[in-house]
Amino acid sequence: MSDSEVLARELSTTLRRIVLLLRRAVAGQPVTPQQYAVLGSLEGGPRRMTELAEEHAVHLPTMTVAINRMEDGGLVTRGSDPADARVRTVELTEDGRSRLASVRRARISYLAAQLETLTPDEREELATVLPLLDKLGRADPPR
Amino acid sequence: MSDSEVLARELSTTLRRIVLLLRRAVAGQPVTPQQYAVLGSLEGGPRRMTELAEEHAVHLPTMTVAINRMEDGGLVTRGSDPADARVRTVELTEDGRSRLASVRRARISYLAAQLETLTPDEREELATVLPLLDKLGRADPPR
DNA sequence: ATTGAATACTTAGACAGTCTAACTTAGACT
DNA sequence: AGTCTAAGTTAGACTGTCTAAGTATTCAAT
Repeated sequence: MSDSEVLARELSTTLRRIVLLLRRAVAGQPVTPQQYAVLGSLEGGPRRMTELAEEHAVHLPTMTVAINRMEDGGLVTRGSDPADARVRTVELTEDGRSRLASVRRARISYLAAQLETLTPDEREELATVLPLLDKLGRADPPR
Repeated sequence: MSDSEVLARELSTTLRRIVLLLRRAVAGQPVTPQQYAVLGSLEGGPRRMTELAEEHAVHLPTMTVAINRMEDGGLVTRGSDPADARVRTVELTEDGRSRLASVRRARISYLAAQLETLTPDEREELATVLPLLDKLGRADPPR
């Protein structure tokens, strides 16, 4: 068994725990976890439906209904691409942006409280390794 | 701003990316992500409904219907606590155990492929810091 | 020993998230 | 023009989630 596999096994366990932790962090917030995730994708500017669906690993119709609901709720607006009449773009509204900010604040403060259970040294060590996790998440999906 | 908050901010971003990565890892598998998560909680033996609900940060009725469906699907069975007739326990069936194993294999092999994009040194570094993330996830929820 | 409150769980009803299948419209390519 | 492909949407089915309400059991305090 390769060292990647051994590590993957441990990583899988750890990530499971982290996912449960995050669920707690956003439980009871005024947007669902899925909405929070999509809003985050829109922070940098308008995105196409297809891009959003791929990024979140859902099929296009799923994203369509998700965006429909957020549009109804005033969190996003749809636009068009002047260069290609088939594509729809999605953009944050002011409401969407502030909603995103407030949920993010809650999430960050939850994580910060959680981080207080580590020692300063441990936090330091964690900080140095975050870019690695980032790289891992950013890598092109294999296969 | 405390160092925990600064770190929490970066951690939040990184974890967002990791969550999207994991969504890809289990997309198209024969159990839903939620079912996979619950099956994982049962690996060590029977658990009570209330425990499961708390661990997954959902309300009890949510867990009830989730378990109902998995029971219908033959993945788990319900039992009783001889010491307290109110509590129901939930246990993996053989089918449930093998289903869990197969999804886990898929997830781990996806992560392993992803880890191949790092250098051996980076993997080593990641390995040393995993226990920290584990501790973070295991800490008692603040507040 | 009885009763009243709390605990563990389930059911029901509403709505969000997800999928597949089918449709519409627009661009691309002879 | 005519066909193929790409981008989105709609519809229908099922899962995931919540709140509200109900049942059964245990516990506590007279």
